[in-house]
Amino acid sequence: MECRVCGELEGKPHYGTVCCASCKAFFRRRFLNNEKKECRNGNRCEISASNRKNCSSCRYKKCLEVGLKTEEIRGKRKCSPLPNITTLAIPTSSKFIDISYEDAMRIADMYLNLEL
DNA sequence: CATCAAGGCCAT
DNA sequence: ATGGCCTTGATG
Ligand SMILES: [Zn+2]
Ligand SMILES: [Zn+2]
Repeated sequence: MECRVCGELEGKPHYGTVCCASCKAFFRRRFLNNEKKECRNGNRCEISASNRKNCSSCRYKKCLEVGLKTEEIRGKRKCSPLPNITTLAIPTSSKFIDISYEDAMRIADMYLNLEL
């Protein structure tokens, strides 16, 4: 699997997507200590394995675009992983299905946007 | 006990 | 600040 952020070959599952060890570390650091840097190219840098350290702003943006999830950052080693499965009760059918955490959040979002 | 993935460590 | 490798806690 290749890193979805920079294209590095040695990508593994991290924070809900596939990325390399360096992008994983970068994403975590950047989120935890809120290190910010401004892009000089109008936030339009293409990220590759060779230029990824040039613009950390665009790199972080790319991380979010390809789906690295900040909610998977625990901050401490002790914290439990998020369950990626949740049970959904289907109204009137008395049935239950298992859906992913992602889908659960989507559904919750749709629900909150309903006009009742 | 084996595997997965997050955090910690530390040389660069 | 970066990134490779190690340790750890959860899980089946
Ligand atoms: Zn990467
Ligand atoms: Zn940039």
